[in-house]
This record gives sequence, structure tokens and C-alpha cells, in this order.
Amino acid sequence: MPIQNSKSRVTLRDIARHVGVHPSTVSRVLNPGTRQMVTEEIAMKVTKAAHELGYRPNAFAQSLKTNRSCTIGVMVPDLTNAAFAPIIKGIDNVLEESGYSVIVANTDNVAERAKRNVDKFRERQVDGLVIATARRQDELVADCRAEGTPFVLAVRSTTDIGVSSVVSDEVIGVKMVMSHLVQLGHRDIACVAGPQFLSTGFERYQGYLQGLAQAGLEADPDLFAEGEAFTEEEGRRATSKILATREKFTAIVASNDLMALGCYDELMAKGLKCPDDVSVVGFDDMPFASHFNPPLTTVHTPLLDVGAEAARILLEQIEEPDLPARALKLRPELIVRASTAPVVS
Amino acid sequence: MPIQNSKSRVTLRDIARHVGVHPSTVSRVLNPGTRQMVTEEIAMKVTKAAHELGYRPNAFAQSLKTNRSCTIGVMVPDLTNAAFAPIIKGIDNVLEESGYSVIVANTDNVAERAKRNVDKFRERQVDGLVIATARRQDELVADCRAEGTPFVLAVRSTTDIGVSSVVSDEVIGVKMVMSHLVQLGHRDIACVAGPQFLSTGFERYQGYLQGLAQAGLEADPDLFAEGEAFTEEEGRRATSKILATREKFTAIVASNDLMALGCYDELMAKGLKCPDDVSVVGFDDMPFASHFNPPLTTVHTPLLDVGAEAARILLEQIEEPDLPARALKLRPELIVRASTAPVVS
DNA sequence: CCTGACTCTGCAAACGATTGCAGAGTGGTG
DNA sequence: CACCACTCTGCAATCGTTTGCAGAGTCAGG
Repeated sequence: MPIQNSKSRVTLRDIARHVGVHPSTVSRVLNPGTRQMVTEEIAMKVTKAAHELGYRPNAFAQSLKTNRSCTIGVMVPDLTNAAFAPIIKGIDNVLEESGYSVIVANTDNVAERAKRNVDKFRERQVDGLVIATARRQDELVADCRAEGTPFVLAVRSTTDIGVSSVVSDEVIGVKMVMSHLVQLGHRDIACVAGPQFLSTGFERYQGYLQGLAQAGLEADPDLFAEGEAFTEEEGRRATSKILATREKFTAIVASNDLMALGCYDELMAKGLKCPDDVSVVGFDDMPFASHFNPPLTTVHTPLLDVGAEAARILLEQIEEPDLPARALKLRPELIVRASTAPVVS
Repeated sequence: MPIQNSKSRVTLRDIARHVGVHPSTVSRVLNPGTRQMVTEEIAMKVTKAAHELGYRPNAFAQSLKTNRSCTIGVMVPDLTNAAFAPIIKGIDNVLEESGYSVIVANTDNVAERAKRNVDKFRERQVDGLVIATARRQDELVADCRAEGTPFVLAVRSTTDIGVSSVVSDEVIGVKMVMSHLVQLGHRDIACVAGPQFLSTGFERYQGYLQGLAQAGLEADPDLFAEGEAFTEEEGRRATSKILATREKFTAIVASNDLMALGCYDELMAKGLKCPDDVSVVGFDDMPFASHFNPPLTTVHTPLLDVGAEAARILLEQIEEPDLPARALKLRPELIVRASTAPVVS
């Protein structure tokens, strides 16, 4: 087997010379869309030669000419947060089939870094963006709209209308939680909320309020505390704040699983037992939520599907830029585990 | 504010025309390496114009010309496995500073998919690869060597010599585990091993054997079971196999945290308590290992650092392709939590 | 004042593909 | 037999940069 000099790439020209045709002919053969333009016989020879010589199209040259990179950018706030990996996986799964590649960017929740990343994406001419970092009011999103870059929001939406997004239906989710708790006899239900500038934090809190109202319960400001981030520490901090001002309550709705974990920590530190003294419920159903102590009752967000759907919508949008924006809400599911229990009277 | 027609990109030419110089001059100004070739006055004007017009270099054109894509590919077996996200994050962190972007590929542990992904990477002319999917004998790795693509292995190494890799020092890790267990009085220690075709699975098992020997204990084949994958189910299956053949043992060394979780499951199903009846230790210290029930004693693998170092080595390798390969072993750390306890006699 | 050394800028040819256009060849029809 | 329509292939421009080379200009030294 002749060792192919790895420095010298095989180009269309090489094939052309080898077969004895013009490079453009080779190009036509190799592009499915134009293949039928050339005689079958030549086409065969070209394909064969291409294969033998080990031809690999130069993606840059192609992109330069066609202005499409077959690449999409994904922005996540924190790769380490177990919730985002499934999203990326979902995206990757559907994009792989279409020959797209995904470039990921980790913003670590800093806006400035997000901005830099979008810039980098633009330089790389990504065909579209999946944004999982959006705040409810996000200038980056506004920027993308203005620039005309196709993009779709995942998990977190903005207040703007007319932008595509795929999220979990938070309202339904919280309602399930609230009726579950009420059914268990809880009447004093606290809310350890996530940041209100994120749609997830906001909507889950709003849903909590609605849920209370629907059950004929009154919202007590002392039973609410907002964390500054969706983290365990903030969950703990918020819980401790509530515990400090208000003694009696029997359940906590945390805005995501990590914060719920923070509740666990603080309750344990204060000698309270979950679920015996206080029931806790989270959101997202991240991996291992079933292995926490106690196994966490939570609202399952179909993250893989969120990613997959976002990718599909984005693909559509890239194909037909004039398509109207689509806002998709996926159905969440209440997973009852051991962190919620009937209130003992 | 004049709305810039988003269709028409600003090119070097545009700037050149605007300032009244030749495109090549603009190019020189904008490239840090050649900037001092041109008069400061012109350079200033160019920079200013570039900024005003909102110039963004076209990465394709650049790459086409320079043959460098400032892009590296990362292959992971499973994005959803919490262990791999930190690696990617580590990589991203150091690459971002250098202006590189990372393209991720998820192989889902299927070799054929890995192959496709490497092909895709080649088409995209990635400057290098980080491979976290390597088997001990990996033809893909051999392939990459043959092709001369710069790459470095992360977390998992191969039997080849002369390839760069950064992994955790498994031997040290297991030794710490074994002496910890022995010190607690354990003498009948089982091993729930991961796949032996992966370096992690293999070395952790070898270390286990060495550890036994060092403590003057004999290896009992009945106390060993190999899972086919690093998953909770396989961990559970292996545990159940050991439980079936051998009644008496007081500790299990699982080859990673997920498998340890499987041990938990099976022990509980069989009515055994951890750590009262059986101590369990895992590997990796994945996020939330501290929240399992009981909190898991495990060997912390510095995944973020693994990623970061891999990226650094790769960068070096790209800069100077003739550099000798470097195999880096990072120091793991034993994290003692509540899943290990003294053996009660 | 001429020459040589130097500095700066422009020219033009790449990089590897795509694509509108035109021309060559073929075959069918009036 | 002439002409038209049609199919197939080649030509050449183009995408936006980079870069070796050459020419223009400056300056100092002899």
C-alpha cells in the first residue's frame, strides 16, 4: 500500500487530472445535486478515482464559496451543570445526521464571555445558534435578531415575541407540583426561587403563586426567597433565609434540583428531616436525582428532546429563513420520589 | 445609527477602499505579526476604519490560505456521563484564550460512529484532536498517528507508546483506596471492575490486585466481576454476580462511581446496608457523589485539569509538531465519605 | 549628487472549491 | 440536408485572505 504523503491533500484538480476531465466536472460529480448533469460513465470514473486517491473535500474552500459552514454554535452557561449535557447530546444527535457539526461555548454565566463567543461564532460563520443562556431580557438575543443570524433558544426563553424557542412547559410543571403537595395536605409551602431574570426562575415562581391561589392559599412573602443563581449554595442560602424568618412550613418548592440539594443541606444542618419535617421538590430531574438522599421528587424536563427539537427547528430555519418563529413547549412530567410525604398533623 | 445591511459582509477590500490603501496593507495591519511592517499612521486609520465598519475576518478565507482552522475536535464516548463535561470545560477554558474553538463529537461508545466523526474532523481540518474514547488497543488512534494528525488522549490511554496523553494516575489512586480499606480492617474485598479493554478499567483492576498483594491478601476469583460498560446497570449486574457466588465480603471496589451506584442498588435489593454490611468505594468523584445515599467514598480524578492539560499539550504539539509525545499523569485524591466504615467483627 | 541600504506599500498569485455561461457534440425533425 | 433543441463538458471568475516579490520613496554617507 503506497503511503500517501500526508502533507499533500488530494484536490479536485488531482482527480480531474487523473481522470482526464476538468475540475468543474469533478465538482459536479461529487455534489449529489449536480451529479446527474454528467454522463454516468465519467461520473463513475470520477467517483472511483476520488475514492482511490482518498479525496476529502476541503470544507473551507466549500464554505468560502457557498457561504455555508454546516456548523452550528451552542452556547451553554455551564457545561458542568448536568442539565446541559443532555441538551447538547440531543442537538448533536440530530445534527450529525444532517452533516452538521456543533461548536460549543461555555459562558460560565458571564455576559461578556457570551458576547465574545457569539463574535467567534460569527467569524466562523456558523449557520445558526442554539442559545441556552438567555436571560428574560437579553441583549445578545436582540443582537442576533438584528444581525439576522438564525437561532433558537433552548430551555430558557426571553420576553421577546417572534423568536424561536424550545422549552419545557413550566406552568404545567409547577401546577403538577402544587397539586401534588396540596393533595399531601401541605398548606404552608415555601418557594426557594431561582434568579428571576431567567425565564425558568421567573415562570416557576409565577406558577407557584398561581398554584397557591388555585388552592385557595395565600402567598406569604416570608415563605419566598430568591437565589442569585441556580446553584446548591444559593439554594441553601435561600432556605436558611426562610428558616430564619418563618418557623412553620411543611414543604419547599425549589426552582431546580441543585437548589433543592441546597435545601437538603440546610435542613439537615438545622436538624430538620426531609421529608418527615419538610417535603422538598425540585425541577429538571437531572441525572442522579433519584440517588439523592432522599431520592428527589422533581419535575422531569425532557432535556434530550429540548436539544433535539431545538436542532430541528434551527435546521428548518436555516433552510427557510422566512419561516415564522416557532415557540415549542414540551410537556414535563412529575416524578414522585421520596422527598415528599403527607404532612403529619 | 445607519442600519448595516446584514447580507453584505465587510471585507478587507472594503476597508482598503475606505482608507485608500491596498487590501494587503489592511491585512498586514490587522495581523499582529505583521503590523509593524506598516506606518503607524496608516495602521491607525485602518484599525479605526475596521472598527467603524464592523469588520470581521472571514475565518474560512483565512484557514483556506493558512491551512490552520484554529479549531480542535473533542471526542467523548457519552456526553451525558457527568465525568466528561468537566473535561470539555477544561479544554474549552484553555483553548478559548488561544482563540481556538472546540467541536465536540459524541460517539455513544460505538466505534463506527467514532470513525465517522474523525473523518468529519479531518474534512473540517481541525488542527488537533482530544480523544477521550480510546480503548487500550485502538485502531482509530493508530490511524491518527499514521495520518499525522496531532492528538492527545484524555482520561483513557492506549498501550501504544509515543502518544501523548493525560490521565489520572490510577495506580496511586487504587493504592490509596486499598490501604484505606485495609486500614479499616477489611480483608475480603471484592472488585466490581469496568471493561478491561479500557485503560481505566484495566489499571484499576491491576491496582486492586497489587493492593491485595501488598496487604498480604489473596485474590479470590469469586470476588471479581467485570462489567461490560461503566454504567450503573453493569455495576449492579456485576455485584449481583459476586453476591451469588460468594457470601462473605465486607467491601467493594467499584471501577467508577456509576458502577458504585449499581452496587448500592444491588446491595439494597438484597437487604444489605452500606456501609454497615459492605463498604463501597468508587472512582472519579463525579458531581453529586457527595449527595448519594450514603455519600460515596471515591477517588477524585481531576477532570477539569485533565481537560486543561490535554489542551495545553495539544497546543504545544500543534505549534511544534516534532516535539516528543508527553504522557502526563495527574495526581488523584482519595475522598473519604460515608460509604466506607470499619469492619465490625 | 550619486549610490546603496532600508522601509513601506502595492501587485498578483495563490488556497480549493462552485457555478453561470458558452461552446461542442449529438440526435431528431421538417 | 439544414436547423433546432438539448445534453454534456470546459472555461474562467469568484469567494476573502495571505504573502513573496518588486517597485517607490527616504535617508544617509561618501
